[in-house]
Amino acid sequence: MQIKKYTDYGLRTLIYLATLPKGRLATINEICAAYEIPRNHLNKVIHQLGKEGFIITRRGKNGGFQLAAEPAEIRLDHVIRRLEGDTPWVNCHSPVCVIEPACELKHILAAGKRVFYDYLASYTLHSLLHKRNELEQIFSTREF
Amino acid sequence: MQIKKYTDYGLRTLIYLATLPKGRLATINEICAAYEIPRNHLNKVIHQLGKEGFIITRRGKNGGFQLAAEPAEIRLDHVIRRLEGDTPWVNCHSPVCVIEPACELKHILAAGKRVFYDYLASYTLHSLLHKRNELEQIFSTREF
DNA sequence: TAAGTACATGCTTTAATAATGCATCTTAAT
DNA sequence: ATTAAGATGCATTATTAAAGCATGTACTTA
Ligand code: SF4
Ligand code: SF4
Repeated sequence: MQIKKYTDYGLRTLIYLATLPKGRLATINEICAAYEIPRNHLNKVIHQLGKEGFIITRRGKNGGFQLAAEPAEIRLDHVIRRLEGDTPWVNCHSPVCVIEPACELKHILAAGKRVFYDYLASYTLHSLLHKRNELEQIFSTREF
Repeated sequence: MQIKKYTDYGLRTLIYLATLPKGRLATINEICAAYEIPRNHLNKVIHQLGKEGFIITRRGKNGGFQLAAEPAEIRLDHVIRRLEGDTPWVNCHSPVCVIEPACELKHILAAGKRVFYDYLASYTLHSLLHKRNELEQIFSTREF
């Protein structure tokens, strides 16, 4: 019961982008240097962030990516649902559970999952920037 | 992002026990036959359920286990927290995350986790017995 | 228009963890 | 004693996430 690094890397990317001046593009190399995370994995995350419309990517020389919307418009539940994958939190098939037709548990867990995401829906990328100055300072000591 | 089979097996065990007449002991073999799940894994689950005080186990011939309390007294959040392990839903260490001191995200996720378990706290084992008759029928067609 | 740089895409390999298997011990009833 | 039950610890397998690698495609700029 833990979100994937994949998902966290995506959130870290959004946080990084949010600290940049508007219009400024970041690159994959820049992000994985800042966070000391592997380029190959981040590569896939960035790609999905683009597909899902959270960032705008640009190929080629001087390419990179930036936020596709204001931080306050990017909801955490949306981001996490997409990156994490929105499957049930209990697997009642494969293999099939014999009490499935009579089981209330799966409905309760599904409702719990909804409650979790509903809570996250009250936060946006903007909510993650309270310590923006500290974040910028951390990043500034890592770039060159 | 999914609960372990281990946890689900524990919940299934409690459901099974709740359908039995009070005082009647069940055995590991009985449960794994009913659900068609491996004995070795269930073994560990049962053991923990006993350690945590959800069931009372008895060794030796004619041994087995039964619920340690009324179904309405056994809260789902307690059971799942214990069986699932109550660690944070995001791992900010190992490897260490460079923005950890300035990061709000982990607090939000921790709060989301609390919201999830708070929701589960409104349900008990009793809540899982609405279709008790169906459950008993399913089990009765599997024992011998 | 050639060279270079950045994301896109697909496949492979490794690492981490859950799930399962197995052997043996301990306890209790008969 | 024998038998049947859970307790305990270690080994193995299966699943999934994470990371690596190779190459393709788009775009910029000299
Ligand atoms: S017990 Fe309920 S929740 Fe668990 S696998 Fe069976 S049907 Fe799904
Ligand atoms: S970004 Fe925040 S939540 Fe994610 S690993 Fe770093 S400190 Fe933890």
